[in-house]
Amino acid sequence: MEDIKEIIAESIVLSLDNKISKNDVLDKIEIPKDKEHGDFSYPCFNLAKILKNSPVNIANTIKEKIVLNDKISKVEVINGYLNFYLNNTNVTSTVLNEIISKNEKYGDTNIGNGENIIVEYSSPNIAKPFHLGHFRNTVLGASLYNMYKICGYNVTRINHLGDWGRQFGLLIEGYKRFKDEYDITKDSLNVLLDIYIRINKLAKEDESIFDIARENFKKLEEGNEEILKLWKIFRDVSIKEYKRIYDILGCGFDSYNGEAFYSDKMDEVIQILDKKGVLVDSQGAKVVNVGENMPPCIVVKSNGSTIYATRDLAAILYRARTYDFSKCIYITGSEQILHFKQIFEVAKYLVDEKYQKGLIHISYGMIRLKTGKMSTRDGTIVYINDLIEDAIKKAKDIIIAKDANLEDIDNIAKQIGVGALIFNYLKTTKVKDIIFDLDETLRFDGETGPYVQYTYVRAKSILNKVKFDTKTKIDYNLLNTKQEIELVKELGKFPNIVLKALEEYEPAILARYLIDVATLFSRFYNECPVLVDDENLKNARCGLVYATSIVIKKGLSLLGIECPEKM
RNA sequence: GCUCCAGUAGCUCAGUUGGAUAGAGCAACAGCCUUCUAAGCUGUGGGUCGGGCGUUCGAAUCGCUUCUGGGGCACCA
Repeated sequence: MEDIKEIIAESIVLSLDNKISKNDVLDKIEIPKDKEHGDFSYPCFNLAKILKNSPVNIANTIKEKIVLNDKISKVEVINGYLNFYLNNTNVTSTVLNEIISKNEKYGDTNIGNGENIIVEYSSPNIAKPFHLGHFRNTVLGASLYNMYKICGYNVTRINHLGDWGRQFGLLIEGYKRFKDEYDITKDSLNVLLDIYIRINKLAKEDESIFDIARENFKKLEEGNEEILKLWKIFRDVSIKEYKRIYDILGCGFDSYNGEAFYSDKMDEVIQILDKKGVLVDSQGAKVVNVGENMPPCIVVKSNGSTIYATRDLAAILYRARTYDFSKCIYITGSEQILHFKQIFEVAKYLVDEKYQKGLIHISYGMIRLKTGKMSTRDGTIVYINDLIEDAIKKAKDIIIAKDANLEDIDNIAKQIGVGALIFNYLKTTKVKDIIFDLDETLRFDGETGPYVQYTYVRAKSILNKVKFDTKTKIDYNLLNTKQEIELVKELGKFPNIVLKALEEYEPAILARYLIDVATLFSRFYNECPVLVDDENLKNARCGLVYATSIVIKKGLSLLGIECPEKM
C-alpha cells in the first residue's frame, strides 16, 4: 500500500511541473475517514498560496494532467480535495495472496536485523501477591516482546524482581515469630502477606522491631547464613507462584535477576561516579545532580547504604556489558517517571552514549477502584488469582449454557476467560488510568477478547465445512461487495499496524485493529454467504475467510491471547 | 508551591500526528436465527470535544490561560 502512496505523490509532483517537493506531497496524503472519499486523499489548500490559485482550480488542474498506472481506478475532486480510488480487483488479489502464502508468518519483518533489545517487565515484589497493577505491566511487556520478536529483534525478557530492600528485614522477623501458625508450603504468598501485615502492625506499636528489622537486613547483606536461607525460601516460594500465573498467561522470562542480583555490583557504580567527580555530598547523602528541573539522584543514603536507584544504575552497567543492547525498555507505572528520568541522566556517566540513548521508560496509568486507590490495608486490592478464576468460571458457564457437549471445555474456558482479561487491559491506551469494574472486566460481548475469538471460531467453522485448497487458482475479482472489499483492505493493513504499535509501544493499536477486523468480518459474514453453489465464488470467499482467520489468530497471539478453534 | 499526565455521548474509550458531516462498545429503544455458531448483525436517539483567548484557508489535535481529577517533588520501590 505504501508504494501506491509513493506513486500518487510522484504523479502529483509531475503534474505540477515539479513546483512542489515530493516529500511535501507525501506528507499531506491521507487516508480519508469516510470510505466514500476514496482510498487516498490529497488536500490542495496549502498549495493555494504557493501557486496563487484556488484549491479547487489546482485540484482540477492536477486531475486533468495527472498520469497514473492501473492500480488507481479513478481520481475525483471534491471541495479542494483530490480523492484517489484504488483498483479493487488488483488490491484484493494482492492482499489475499500475500496473506495466504505467508500464513502464520504474515506481518513478520526483519527490520530488527538481529539487534539486541531488553524488555524489563512484570517485576513484582517478592513475598507479595500478584495484583492488577502487575497484570497490566505483564501483559504490556509480553505483547511488546511478541511484536519485537516477529520483527527480527533478539529480545531478552527480564523480570526485575523486587527481592531486596529493608522490608525483608521486617518480613524475616515476622516469619521467625509467627511461622508455627502457618504452613508456608500452602498458599505461600498469602501466608507471607499475612505475616507481613501482622509484623507491620506490631512494629507500629513497638518501635524496637524496626531496629531488629534493620539488623536483619544488614545481616542479609552481609550474607548471614540463617537469614539468607530464609530470604531464599521467600524468593523461591514467590517465584514458584509467579511462574504458575505466567504459565496461565502464556508468558515467560529469560532472566529473573532482580534487585538482589545487583547488590554486589553497586560498588563499581559508586566508584565510577566518584572518579568522574559527579558524586557530591548533600545533606549527608551522596548524590548526582541531574539538572535544575529535577531533584538530584541519590546514590548513597546518609546512613551509608544504597537505594533502588543505585541498583538500577548497576543494572544499566551490567546490561550494557552483558547484552550489548540497542534498546533497554523498562515498563513501570507512571509514578516512576521521575525516577527513570533521573537514572537515565546519571547513566551518561556510566555507559557509552549509544546505550544511554537506548534507555526507554514506558509508563502506564494506575488501576484504581471507583472508591479510590486500591489498598492492602482496606483489603481492596484485586488479586489476579481471584480475577482469573472468576473469568474462567464465567466463560465456562456460558459455554455450558450454549453447548454442554463441546470437547475440552476447561481448556476453552481458560482461553476465553484469560483472553478476555488480557484484551481488556490492552485495549486501552497505556497513558490512561483504568477504573476497575468487575462487570466491565468480565464482559464477553462488544469490544472484547471473546468477541475477536468468536469471530475466528466462526471463520474456522466455515472452513471446516468445505474442502478449501490454497493451491487452487482463485478468481478474487468475484469479491466485489462493499463488505468484502472493506474487509480485504483492513486485512492488508496488518503489517503496518504491528509496526505502528511497536513504534509507539502501544499494543492497544493492535487490539483496536483486531476489533475492526472482527467487525468487518461479522458484517461480511451476515451479508455474504460463503457456502454457495457457485464454486468460483465459494472459493474466493473461502480465501477471504481463511485470510481473516490467519490475521486474527496472528494478531491475538501477538497480544498474548490464545485462540480456541471452537467455542 | 513547583512539575508531569488526563479531561471527547449517561458510562468505558477511539480519533490515522492540523483536514471533509467528531466515531465505536456498553446502557436505552426498534428490528434480524427452518439457511456457514445470535459471545453476532442492522437501525434510532444521545456531543458547548472541560471553559476562554489565540495561530491557521481549516483546530478535539498546535500555543497561551483557566477549571477539574490523578501522579511526582531526595534518603520507599
